[in-house]
Amino acid sequence: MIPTDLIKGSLKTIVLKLLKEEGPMHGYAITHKVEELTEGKMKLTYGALYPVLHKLEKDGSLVTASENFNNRIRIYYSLTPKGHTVVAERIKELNEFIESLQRIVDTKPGLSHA
Amino acid sequence: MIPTDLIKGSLKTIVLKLLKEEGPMHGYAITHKVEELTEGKMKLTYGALYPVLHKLEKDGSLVTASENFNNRIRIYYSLTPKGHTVVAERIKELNEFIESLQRIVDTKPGLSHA
DNA sequence: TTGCAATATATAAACAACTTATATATTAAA
DNA sequence: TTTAATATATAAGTTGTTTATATATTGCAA
Repeated sequence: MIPTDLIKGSLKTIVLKLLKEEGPMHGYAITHKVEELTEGKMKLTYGALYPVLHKLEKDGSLVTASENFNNRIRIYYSLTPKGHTVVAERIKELNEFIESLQRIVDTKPGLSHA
Repeated sequence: MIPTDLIKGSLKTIVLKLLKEEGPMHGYAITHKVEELTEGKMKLTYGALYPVLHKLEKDGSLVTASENFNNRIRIYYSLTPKGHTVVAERIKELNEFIESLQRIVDTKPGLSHA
């Protein structure tokens, strides 16, 4: 299992990226999708997820649409045009981040001064 | 430039990994090594770095050795046996994290229900 | 010789973010 | 009937980071 503190900074980007590829999703589905994609290695907590969703809504990256499903309220979040712009930028940053992490992790002793 | 909030969770692992490969380093050198390895994409702030170093020292993963260089004090941090155990575990987690991020970022529309 | 950039470490106040616990409510299965 | 799964949400407490600040030396340029 990936410790939650590693996920911290990437949560926002992960949420935006999923909404981009999957279309409108509700919070519960987002956590399940992440578990599915990562084979259970990454799990989001609701205490972290909902504040992020609300924040993205507030800043205009997401809009919500409530739906009634089996007497349960589902709140679907989807990207706004602004959200599409933001997600493109964020993914670019995340790719740079992944690349940088790999360089650091792949460093082997001696090679740096070879 | 990679925004600092992405780096947050990985800072501790990055520091441990560098010390593992490079041997004893002082804080200033750590920030420069990270910049070098990532071609300036990732920059550590001292306000974040020093608290992490002190914390790792406190929990027994690092020890310090002061040295006088050109009348400037340099505090070299190096891994303890415990630190070596910790870094191995952390790198494993970081690799899982990188892999998971890539799966999420590489997801393309339609493929998930193809 | 004055001032700026680079070297080198460190702390504190303010802010942001996450964890944990908690609350609510429905449906299906055991 | 009670447990698990579905579904969203907030608040208190904790942790961690940013920003600003302090200190001090060396080397270079004006």
